[in-house]
Amino acid sequence: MSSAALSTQQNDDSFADIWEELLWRGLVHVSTNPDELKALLAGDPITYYCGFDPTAPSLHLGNLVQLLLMRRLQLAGHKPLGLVGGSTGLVGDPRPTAERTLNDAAVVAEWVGYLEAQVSNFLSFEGDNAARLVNNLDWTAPLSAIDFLRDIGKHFRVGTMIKKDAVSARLNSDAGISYTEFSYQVLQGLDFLELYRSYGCVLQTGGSDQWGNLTSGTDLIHKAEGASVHAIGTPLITNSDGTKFGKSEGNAVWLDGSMTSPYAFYQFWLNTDDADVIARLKVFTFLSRAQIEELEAAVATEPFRRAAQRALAWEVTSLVHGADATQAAIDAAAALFGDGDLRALDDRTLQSALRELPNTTSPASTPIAQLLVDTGLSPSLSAARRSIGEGGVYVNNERVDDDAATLESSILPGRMAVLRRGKKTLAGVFVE
RNA sequence: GGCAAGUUACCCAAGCGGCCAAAGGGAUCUGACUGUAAAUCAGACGGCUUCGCCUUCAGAGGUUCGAAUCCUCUACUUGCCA
Repeated sequence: MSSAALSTQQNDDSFADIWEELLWRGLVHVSTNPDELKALLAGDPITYYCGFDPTAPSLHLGNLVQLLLMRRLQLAGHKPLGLVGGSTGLVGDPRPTAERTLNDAAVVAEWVGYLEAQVSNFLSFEGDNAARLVNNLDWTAPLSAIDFLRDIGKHFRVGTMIKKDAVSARLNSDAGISYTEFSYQVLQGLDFLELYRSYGCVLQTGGSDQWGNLTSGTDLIHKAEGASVHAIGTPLITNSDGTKFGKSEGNAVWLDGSMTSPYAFYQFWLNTDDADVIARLKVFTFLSRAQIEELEAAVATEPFRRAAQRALAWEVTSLVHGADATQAAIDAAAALFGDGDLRALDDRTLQSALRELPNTTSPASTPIAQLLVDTGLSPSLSAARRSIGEGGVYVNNERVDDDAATLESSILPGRMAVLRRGKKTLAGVFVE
């Protein structure tokens, strides 16, 4: 995201205060005392933090919710601390189903760097309430096991620890839980304490699934410092049809453009359900209440125009990838989803459209089934043949009915071809 | 440390010597219908040089003409007892 984008963002001043806006956007699922929080956020600037664990080389859409919440709080005048979990990432927070596989320390360290860069993109590092990045490895690495157990561990009651949802879910499952993951909440609690001491940090935000870890910190600070600090848990974003939000073709939607292309990212948002699109606009964009209500009316009266989906896709994609990349993704889709005659497109338009898609360069004699695999449209040759058999594969908008077919007869001018599986999964082939 | 139960494909879960690439459900994918939506209906859903062949049922050995199914050991999980 460009700094130009940062400078145009603002909270909606039609709300009495930031707390009211957060409630309207549906960003508060649980929190410590709401009245106190409302007053705190309406008062003098406070310092708050949110942590991101390096469990992958990139953040994903779930993290984006947190990043935007951080940004909204910053726009309200408060000071953000973006924490990347160099140490917590080495331990892994307990997932409800099963134990995590530990990642190599060197890999985690590398991911820390990537995540720091991403977090930086969404916060302003200028002005009175400039953001700051911190890494919990800085204070946990020097800590000895004995000091940890004596100074920190003594504040934690095992009875409380095993009641946390994340832990009890695991204890009640047949997967059990290792001491490593069981300890995670202590580490996260320690982070909050450390940031409270170093920066006067009095608020932590995070997903509601992290609630146990958030309160671990507020409790620890209460015991160790006698101070009352706060936490906000955002709701888990769910799709109205019950499927998991944030998955495209079964894969996570990443913020890193090399892992999820801007084109795919835009398409993900464009395909949002009518039933979900308004809620997404509230959470993922800086559009005002008035603008969103207008789009809500448009969904009700002329849903086929998908004005809300287009606005959503534009806003979020340009937020993450910038306006130029977003426009390129839109142009590509316009060319490829257009009324059909790809031959009517000029070479340059088609070529730049294909570059937005997963693509490959192959000889004209390559079987189409193989091209489906090469472009990632199908996971295996068997699956590719199956798709062809199901009548779900098209080359240049014409259905392929022979699973041994090659491109030979259907190459577009400019030595290109558009490969499609199903209604909207596209890839490009450059013929060598 | 002892005893017991368990480890099946993306997830849950059947199977108890051949008819098992392995029931059923969910997720997913494709087609029809649409608005690149939802719902609904139909089909698919280990891999491949696809009327057949190959590799799977925690891992390694073994018994057998033949094993996901029986035996031994290992690892991991859960429960009970110490």
